[in-house]
Amino acid sequence: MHYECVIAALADPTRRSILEGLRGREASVAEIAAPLPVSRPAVSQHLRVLSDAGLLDVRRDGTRRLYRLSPRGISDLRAWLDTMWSDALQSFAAEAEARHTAKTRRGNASKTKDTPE
Amino acid sequence: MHYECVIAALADPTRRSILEGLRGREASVAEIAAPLPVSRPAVSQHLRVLSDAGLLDVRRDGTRRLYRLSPRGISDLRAWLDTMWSDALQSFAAEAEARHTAKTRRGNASKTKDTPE
DNA sequence: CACATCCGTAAGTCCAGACTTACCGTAAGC
DNA sequence: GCTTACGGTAAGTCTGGACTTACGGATGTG
Repeated sequence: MHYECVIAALADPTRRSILEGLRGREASVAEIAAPLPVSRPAVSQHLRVLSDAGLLDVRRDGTRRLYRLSPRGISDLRAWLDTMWSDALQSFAAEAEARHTAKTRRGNASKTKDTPE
Repeated sequence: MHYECVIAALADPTRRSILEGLRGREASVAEIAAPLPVSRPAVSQHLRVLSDAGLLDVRRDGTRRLYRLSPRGISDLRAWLDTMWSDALQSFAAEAEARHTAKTRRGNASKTKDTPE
């Protein structure tokens, strides 16, 4: 649930391959493992990590387990990214605007108090 | 530059602490390393990884190096997240809307062919 | 010039975690 | 019932990478 778990889950290439293989469709463990270069137990362990991170949902169908992408985990990560980089993106935009303003030769239009520092 | 590098860079807790310490201000290596529980060379190595991922910009000031957050690396990651989870989020929204429609007791308003499967 | 400060790099250690094989529980088919 | 597919778990191996200390290059100061 915490964004740290989401990032850790997304950090592994095999787990990202699993996610790519689940775009738009659900699949059983055997179907997920088939195209991957690792054993099925390894896939089971990855599916555990991804589920714990809120990136996958499971559904039972007889003896099979059908996995699908879940939107739960992503919102946490996206929220962290937004708060973390809002300053950098704002200052970046401010600089771009400043460059543009400087190019148009306008004087200073009062202080915008963007960065009170 | 690739989003894989960005995720790998964000996966380490010490590197996330470095990023948190750089919110809204730039700092030298010694200033960044001071509150952290690891040695300064370790911080230098982390700064390398973060810079390679496009998450930091460097500026030289005499013998010091001033690091600051950079918006470059984040856009790649965000683009991947958006494409990866657009389906899941859309189907999630579609389900929510379907539930809402069902609750309003409206009959079927023709087939919306959302999921042609 | 000598000396101190700042910081990147080299080399080596050590551990989390991504793998493997082996095993067991469960559900369906005969 | 027995047997077979499916898949989660246990236990052990091994490698990437996060650390350390030691060193050297670059810049500023007396």
